[in-house]
Amino acid sequence: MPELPEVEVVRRGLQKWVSGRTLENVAVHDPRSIRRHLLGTEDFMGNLEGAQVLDVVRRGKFLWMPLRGGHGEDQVQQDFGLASSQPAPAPEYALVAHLGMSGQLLIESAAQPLEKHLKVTLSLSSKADFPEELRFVDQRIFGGLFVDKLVPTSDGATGGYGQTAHPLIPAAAAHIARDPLDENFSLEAFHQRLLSKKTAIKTAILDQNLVSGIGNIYADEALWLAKLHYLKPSNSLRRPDTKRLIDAAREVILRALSEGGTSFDSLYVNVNGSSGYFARSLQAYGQTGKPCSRCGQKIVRESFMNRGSHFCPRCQRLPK
DNA sequence: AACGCGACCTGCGAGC
DNA sequence: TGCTCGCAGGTCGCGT
Repeated sequence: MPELPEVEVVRRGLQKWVSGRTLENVAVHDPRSIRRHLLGTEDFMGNLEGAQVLDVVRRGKFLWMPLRGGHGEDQVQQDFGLASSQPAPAPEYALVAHLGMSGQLLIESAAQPLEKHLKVTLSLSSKADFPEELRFVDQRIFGGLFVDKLVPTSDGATGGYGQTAHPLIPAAAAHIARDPLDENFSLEAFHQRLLSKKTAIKTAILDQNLVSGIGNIYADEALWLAKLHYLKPSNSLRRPDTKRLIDAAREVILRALSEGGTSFDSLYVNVNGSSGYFARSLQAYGQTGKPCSRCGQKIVRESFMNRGSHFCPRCQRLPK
């Protein structure tokens, strides 16, 4: 999937195009894309139709749109046992999106031809010069959309990256840690968590419960930049190692963000459909056999956790 | 309790 | 040409 930079690029695009607009019609073309909405297609549509999108928020790789109005609010009031005569509560539910490996959220005119892997179409209230459809396209169907309750975050408001701070988070994303660039990310707490684990450092930085937003690409890139072997035990890192690693993750994420998100091929496009190009700056991921730009040694690929790990065998030594 | 692995999907390129 | 295999950026739930 899109990792943090790609998702953030999508978030910014969506925010511009959908904030304040109302979801008027929902069409689910493939129910597998809303399988995380346990109450089914009818309930999904009923929750969304007539609801207004208030904002677009991200935590790690999860995106959500807090909603107001629509049938979902009735549902939430019932769930909380509120009398219907009480004033409408603050938004307590949201449309949640996860892009999985291949998901895209596209803003398009209804006249545009249907994408091959179009899964959900959301029609938006009309607005001059704004396309009227939000389409969820997903080849591999690891991603999806669902409506979820918003709950208080365990560690304060979520925000950052110019986002408006939100005190609530979808229940399904409540376990996701802050990302390395979140102003409330705690390096010390992360370090202590590493020490309490007995696993490879790469497994740890891919664990969204410890630090969010990092996927296989940026894990390899951050480890390369920090000169750490992916198999180094997480509980063997000393504070300077942890700091170097998180600083490296920040650097690769920021660089990718400034370049509009990484994209290898047409699967990864931003909300307007244009590709990023950070792939050109990769130093380790996918660079098998090419010389390390620091030392000239050939980058090696090894299989780890059923996926590839790319590293420089000279710069990233594994002490025994 | 924590960890590691398979499952969930489609499509593409390499090799035979 | 067409088959199989391995591979692709993620997450979750199950088994140990």
